[in-house]
Amino acid sequence: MGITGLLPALKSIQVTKHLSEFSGQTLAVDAYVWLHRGVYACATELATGKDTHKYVDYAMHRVRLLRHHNIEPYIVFDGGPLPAKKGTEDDRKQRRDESLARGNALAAQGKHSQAREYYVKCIDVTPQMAFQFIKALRAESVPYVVAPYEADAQLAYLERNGLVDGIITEDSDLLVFGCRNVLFKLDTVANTVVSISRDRFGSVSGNGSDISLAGWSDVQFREMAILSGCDYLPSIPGVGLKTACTLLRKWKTAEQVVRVLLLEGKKAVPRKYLEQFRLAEKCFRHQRVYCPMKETLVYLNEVDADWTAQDEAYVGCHLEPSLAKKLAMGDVDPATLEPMKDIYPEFVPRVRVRVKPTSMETNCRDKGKGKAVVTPAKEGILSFFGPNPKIPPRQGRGSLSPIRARKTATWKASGKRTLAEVMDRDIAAKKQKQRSKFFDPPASRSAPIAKTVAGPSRERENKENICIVNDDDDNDEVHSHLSVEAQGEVDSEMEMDLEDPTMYETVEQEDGYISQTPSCSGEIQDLSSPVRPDKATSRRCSADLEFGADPVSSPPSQVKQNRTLDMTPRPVLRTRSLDLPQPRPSRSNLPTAPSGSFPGPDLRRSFGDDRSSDIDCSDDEGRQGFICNSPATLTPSPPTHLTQEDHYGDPDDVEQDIANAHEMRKQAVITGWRQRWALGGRTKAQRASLPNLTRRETNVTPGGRHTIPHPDSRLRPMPYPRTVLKISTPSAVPKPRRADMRKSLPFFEAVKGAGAVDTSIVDVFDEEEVVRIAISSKEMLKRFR
DNA sequence: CACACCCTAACAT
DNA sequence: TTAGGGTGTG
Repeated sequence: MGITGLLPALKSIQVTKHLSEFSGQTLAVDAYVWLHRGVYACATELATGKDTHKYVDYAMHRVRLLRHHNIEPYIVFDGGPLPAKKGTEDDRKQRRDESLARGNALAAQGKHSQAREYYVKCIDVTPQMAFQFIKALRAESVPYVVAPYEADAQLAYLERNGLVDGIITEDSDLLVFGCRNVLFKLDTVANTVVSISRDRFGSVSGNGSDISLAGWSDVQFREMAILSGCDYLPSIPGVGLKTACTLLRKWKTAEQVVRVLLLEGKKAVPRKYLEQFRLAEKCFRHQRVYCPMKETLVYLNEVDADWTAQDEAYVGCHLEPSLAKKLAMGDVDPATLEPMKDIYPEFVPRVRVRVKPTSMETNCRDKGKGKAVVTPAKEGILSFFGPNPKIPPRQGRGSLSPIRARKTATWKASGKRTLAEVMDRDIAAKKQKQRSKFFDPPASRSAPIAKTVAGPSRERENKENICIVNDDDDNDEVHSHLSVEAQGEVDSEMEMDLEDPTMYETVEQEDGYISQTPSCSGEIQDLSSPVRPDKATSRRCSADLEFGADPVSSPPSQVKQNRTLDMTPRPVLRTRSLDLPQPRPSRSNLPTAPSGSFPGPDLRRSFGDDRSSDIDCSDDEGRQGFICNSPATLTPSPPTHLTQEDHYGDPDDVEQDIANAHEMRKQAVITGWRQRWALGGRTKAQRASLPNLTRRETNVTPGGRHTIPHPDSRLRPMPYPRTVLKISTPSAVPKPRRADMRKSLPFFEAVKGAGAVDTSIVDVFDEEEVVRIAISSKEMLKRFR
C-alpha cells in the first residue's frame, strides 16, 4: 500500500503533534485502517463465524478519543473495487482462504493460539462489517461517508474542498493525492499523531536519507511517486523512490525520464509503460468520489477534454445520484450495489439520547463537543475522559447569532483564556488519560448492554461476517491490460530526440509549477525553478511570516469565507445539530459575520492551508490553474520581505512558537489589535494609509476575475463572488435552511434532537486563530514601523 | 549507493 | 499488514 519508502524519505518534515493541537478541527479518518486493527482483537470470532462487534468498539473508542480532544472525526470508508487494483484483490483472497484453512486445522487440534495467528491473516474487512461501524457512528452522530471507490480519493476530496482540516490515515498515497495535512500513526496512548504537511515539502532538501523536493510542483511529486511504484502501477524494475526522484530532478517530467531510460537501454521499461503511467496518474487525479454537497459522484478533479471511455472505466464508473447517495450512506454494498445486509442486526449501538442540559452540560456543549450531552453514555464518556477543567461561562441562548466564528471554537473563545490555561487543560487531559487506562473504556462498558440487546443469538453461527469477497472476475480487461506482463519488453514505439527543442520548452513550462515552500522556507532553492515570491505557505509558515506574504492578495476572511461558502451546506456541521448546533452561514447572512471571520491577518487559509491550489491546477493543460485557483496568488504582490531568521522548516521551534504566540497574544490584546486590525476599527483614512492591507481591485477565482467590493463596504468580510466548487446555481446546493439540513445530510439518520441551534459567537474566536493573528499583528506592526 | 529480499516486531487482547 | 533492520547484488 502506498508509496514504498515515501514516509521514511519525508522523515525530516514529520512532526509529532499532540491531539490537542487539532482542537476545533475536523479530521477525516480512513475507516479501514481502524477496522483492520480492530479485527485483530476478535480475529478468532470473525474467522469462526461468531458475531462480534469488538472491532466496532475499537474504532469507536478512537472516535471518542478524537471527540474528547475537541476534534470532529469524519469517517471515510472504502467503497467498491477500482479496476486499477483488482488483480491484487484476487491474490489476497487466495491467501486468506489458505490462512483460514490452516487456522481451522490448528483449531481442530486444540492449538488455539496458533490457530489465531492464521485467523488474523484470513480476516478481510467487509462492507458488512463496515456497516456495523456505521451503525455505531449513526448512533453517536458522527459524520461519515462511504466512498464510491477508494477512501483515499474521497479523503483528498474532503480536504481539498474544506470539509475537513486534515486526514488521519496510514497510507502515504494520500500525499500523492494532493492532501495537504496528513496525520499518520495515531497513538491512542500518547494522544499524538505524526503530521506531514504538504506545505513543508520544499524543506525536504535531500539531507540524510531524505529525497529532495525543493522547488517541485504537485505534478512532479506525483510523477515521482508513480515512477517509484504505486498501487496502480509497478515501477520500472530497478527504479525506486530515490532513483525516480533523481531522474525527475534531472529530466523534469516523467515522460522525459522514461524517454531517457529507453534511450539508455539500461533498464527494462515495460511495454506501453508511459501509457500505463498516464492511467495511473489519472487515478490519482480524477478518481470518482462522492460529493456530499452535490450528493452525486464527481471527479476528484475535473477531467480534461481528451477524456476517454477507457479512462472512465479506470477511475471508476459513474453511478446515478440516488444510488450514489445510498452508497455514500452505507445502505448499499459498494461491491455488489445490492442493498446492504446487516450481518448482525442484534448489534444495536446505543443511541446517545440527549437529556435536559444541566448548567454544566450546557457549558460543555458550548465547548463544542457535546460530550456531556449524551446519555446513557454520558457516564462512561465523562468518567473515561473527564470533563474539561476549564469551561467558560456560557452566554444566554437568547443572544444566538446565526454565525459562528469557527465551528467548535466557542469554548475557547473566551478572551480570558490563556495559553497557560490551555496547557493546564492539556496536562489534566494527560492525567485523565493515564487514569483512563485503569478504567474500562466506554467500549467495554457498552458491551454488557449490547450483549443484553443481542441476546442468545449472539452465539449463533453466522458465516457472513467472514471473508465475504466479491470474487467476480468479470471486467478485468482494463486491469490485465495494465498489468506488467511484459516487463522485459521495451516499447519500441518510443523514440526520442534529446535535441528536440519542444522538449526543453516543456521543461521550462513545467518549471513554473513549483511547490510553494521554497518561497518562504529559506531553504536552498532549485535555481531552475523560479520562486513565486508571494506564495508563502504552511500554517506554521504563515504564523511566522504571514506578513512577509502579501495580505492584500487574499484577505483571510475572504478565504475563510470562501471556504465557508464552498461547504454550504456542510454535512459535518449539520450532523451535529444535536450536540453541536452550528448552521452553516449562508450567503445572506455572510455580511453580518461577526468577529469569527474578521478580516484580520490570519493567512493560514490563504497561504499555508490553501486548499484551492490543488494538483488539478498544475497539470499540463491547466498551467494557469496553479495561480487562478489559489487565492494566495490572486493578486500580484511585491516580493515578500522574509527575513532569514524565519523558522520555517524547523520542526523544533514549535514550543518557541507557542511561547511567542502566547506573548504576542497578550500584547495584541493589550494593544487592542483586534479593534485596530480585525474588526475594521480603523478609519477610512487609516485604511487608506495601509494599501497593502486592503484589497481593492480585482480578484481571480476559478470562475474568473471579479471585482472585489470596496473595503469600506459594510459587507465585511467580503464574500468571494464564486465558490471554489463552482456551486453557483442555487438549485445545485440549496441554502442550508435548517429545515433542509436533515434532508440534505446523507450521513445521518440518528441525529436530531431538538437541539437548539447555538450560534452565539459574538465576541468569540478560536484561540489558535488568536495566536496566529496575534503573531501577525506584531509582525505587521513591525513592518509598518 | 540504491534496490530487492528476508526476517521480525507490532498491531490488540 | 506494515514498518524497519540486515544483507546481498548490480
